[in-house]
Amino acid sequence: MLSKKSQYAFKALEYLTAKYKEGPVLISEIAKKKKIPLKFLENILLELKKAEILDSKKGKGGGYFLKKSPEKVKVATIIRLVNGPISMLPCVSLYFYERCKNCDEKQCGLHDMMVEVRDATLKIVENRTLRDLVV
Amino acid sequence: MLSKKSQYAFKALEYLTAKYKEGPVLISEIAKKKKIPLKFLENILLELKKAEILDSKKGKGGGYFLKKSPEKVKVATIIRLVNGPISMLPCVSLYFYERCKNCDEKQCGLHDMMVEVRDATLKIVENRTLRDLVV
DNA sequence: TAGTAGTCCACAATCTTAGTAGGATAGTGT
DNA sequence: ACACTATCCTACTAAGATTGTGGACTACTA
Repeated sequence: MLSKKSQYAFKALEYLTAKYKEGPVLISEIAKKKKIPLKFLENILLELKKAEILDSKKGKGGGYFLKKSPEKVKVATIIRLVNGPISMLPCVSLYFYERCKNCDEKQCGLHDMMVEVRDATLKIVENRTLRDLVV
Repeated sequence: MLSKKSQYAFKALEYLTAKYKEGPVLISEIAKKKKIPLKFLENILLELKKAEILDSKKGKGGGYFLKKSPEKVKVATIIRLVNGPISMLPCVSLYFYERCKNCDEKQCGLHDMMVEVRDATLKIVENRTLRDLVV
């Protein structure tokens, strides 16, 4: 399951996508409209900024905005960034790979199945962008 | 990601599948062969027993064994039992559904995508059984 | 230079995960 | 009946993740 943090991140990004090219949006505005705890949202947006998804402007007239156009930000990227691995097993993850202890990948029945699950999931989340979230 | 507990559960079930119809298997044997902490494994097997996946026999010559044949135990069932929801969002889960707070499911962009992810995943894990884990 | 708004660091409460301890209970063989 | 064996059960703990909060600092704008 996606963490609350991830769900908040998507709600915020959704909001910023809808307001894309309308200039910086206040954290407080996003927090209020999307009902996200203000300080928690601060942390999340800062993280997204450090990952080059968002950019910000300080002072009056400031706020957060998308750094790239919404079509260019994949859902998979956000999940990996905020939530972590998409795969169900470490030994199957493309971005967070870890060798299975006491389990030979070549003869592990779970392994192959989880590769399939991973690919089925990626086929969806790698091909959707923030733009697809706003209908 | 599947928890360690879930991974242990699958390893144990894999072992019991391989030994299906060979009579009860000691917890200690499974723990040793699959390198799972003994007492932790006890809890896991007990849980699987309560869920009617396993059955057990006490005393000398006792141990654990599959209650049903391996072909009849779906991977999805085990994941839900030991790990929890398969879906990425509560509002998309079939077995652990919870309404989304502050988010209308009909107009939530994430919702529809996560329904797709769920279905793609279920298509795999609902159609594989313990038998498929042992190659 | 006053006010606004993001930045950054540290902390805290709560929950989950991963395991451990030890005795109770029930079945087996002699 | 008795000793032995193996599961059953409750409770506990330590560590880590999650979900926040508080407060000072920095940068920008008018």
